[in-house]
Amino acid sequence: MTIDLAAVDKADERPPYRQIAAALREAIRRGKLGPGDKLPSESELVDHYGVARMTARQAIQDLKAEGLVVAEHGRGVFVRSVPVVRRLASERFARRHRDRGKAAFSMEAEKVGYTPGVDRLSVTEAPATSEVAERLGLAVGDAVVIRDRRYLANGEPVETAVSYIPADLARGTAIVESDTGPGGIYARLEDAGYTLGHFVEEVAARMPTPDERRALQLSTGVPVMSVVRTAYDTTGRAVEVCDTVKAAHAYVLEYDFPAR
Amino acid sequence: MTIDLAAVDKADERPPYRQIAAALREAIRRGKLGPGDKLPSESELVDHYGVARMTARQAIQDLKAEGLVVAEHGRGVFVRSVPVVRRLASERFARRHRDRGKAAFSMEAEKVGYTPGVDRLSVTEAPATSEVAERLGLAVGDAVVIRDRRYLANGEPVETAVSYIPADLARGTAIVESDTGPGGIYARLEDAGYTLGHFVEEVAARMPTPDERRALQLSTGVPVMSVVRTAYDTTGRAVEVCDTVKAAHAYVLEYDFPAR
DNA sequence: CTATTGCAGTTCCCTAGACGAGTAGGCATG
DNA sequence: CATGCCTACTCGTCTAGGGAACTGCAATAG
Repeated sequence: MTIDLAAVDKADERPPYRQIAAALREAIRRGKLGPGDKLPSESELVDHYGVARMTARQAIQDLKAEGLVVAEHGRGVFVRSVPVVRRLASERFARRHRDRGKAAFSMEAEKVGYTPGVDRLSVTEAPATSEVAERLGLAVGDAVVIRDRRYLANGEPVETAVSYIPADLARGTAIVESDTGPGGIYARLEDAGYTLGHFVEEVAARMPTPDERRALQLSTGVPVMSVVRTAYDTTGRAVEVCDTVKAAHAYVLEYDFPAR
Repeated sequence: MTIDLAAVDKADERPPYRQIAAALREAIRRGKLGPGDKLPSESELVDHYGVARMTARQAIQDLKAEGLVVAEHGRGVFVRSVPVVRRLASERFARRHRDRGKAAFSMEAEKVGYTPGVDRLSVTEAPATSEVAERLGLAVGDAVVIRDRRYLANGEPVETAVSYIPADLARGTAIVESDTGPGGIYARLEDAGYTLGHFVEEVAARMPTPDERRALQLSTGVPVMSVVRTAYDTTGRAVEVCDTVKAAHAYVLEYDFPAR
């Protein structure tokens, strides 16, 4: 064990497992354990601190719950590396202007070592649920086109996105195709005569459901950001609702808005 | 035990603790266990499923990590009730216009049963750290005024906020006082001749540090939203950085921004 | 040289207890 | 009747292990 860890302090009122967790946390914070580094194994901790296995495990459990480390079965526990995808709200739609968007995007990509991608795309049509209907200004049960997809960064899933578009807007356009063409569905909506006016995003954070944890391959203790975006055309009609769930460790959202 | 829970299924490939967790999760989802209700105690689970106590505990641990339940020492484990505070970005600064702001605010408050408040206010002056200096366009070590405060909702802490203002802007104004007067520091900055131009907010989510968990009285498994807002005047000079940490379960942030 | 097998190391999952400490409620004593 | 004690029940923490599952690597068989 290269990092030096103090012994459990009897005088310390904190329980041993917290002291051990704090020592490891401190080692990470000070950079003695960098991203990707391997923590001491359970038995090393047992030997070093003279505690039971479950006690060492509980310390590691705490760090996992904080999202600071990731356990890999049969390999060890590793400090999480934090690749952050930083996205400015306005930039996220810059791709409508194809060339400019591509340039801005790849520049951003280079900066953070981000290689984008989509897998698991599905396009279906179904009746609107009450949540979607309310946001789109439809009646419950009205037909909507649903585009469900998963985004990857560096080969790892980081976001799921489900778009809902009123079926009468989407039918007969590339919106119902797998490949929506240059500029994506927003460009197709504008082609169809719906000039986009503004977006509303609702941002929340919470722990993932088991389903979400599976879909995003999240380990214990990683929260998700839920971003529900509603797009309105210039007449104020809601033309799309996009419900995204992002792995929190992979995103910093940026919003720029005027005073007053 | 009023809710019916199936026995552990040997054929199920999932480990018992996950099966138990799933059964409880399902009972909550179906409404058999509502907010505030008490879960079966550890020993009840032990008797019912025929597992060891640590196994039952781990199932509950999972639910705690998801933020679905809260354990109270000596009383039991309870389904969490989730009060949500919804804040529109533009509304959050409406208080600059005192009357209009108050009205909008209390209307909002009535809707969600939200009673605001601040405790633990401190105002100090210190050299800028590199993070703050970069955002404010200062040199590291330049003096900044630091306003550190904690916000309450319904008597419970839900947010900590630390504002950093370049000391040369703040000195001699009410910004260095406990009570900044009507309209808060933004109004004082405008009084001093810095007309606000726009804000940039960086939103991220993560699990809290132990310090943050203490400050916000968060139980296990509740993530936080970190919102760092930088305020710029009309000349593009950064006049304030506000670093907030919000209890995730208490907030949905809303942003409205134009297309293009 | 390749492919398989075996093994050591590691984590995961679980058992079967123990003591401590906080809570709630019944009960005896004053 | 009021107070305080006592007990039952709760979760928190800890001990001391064992077996299963997975990984990486080396040795072995083809």
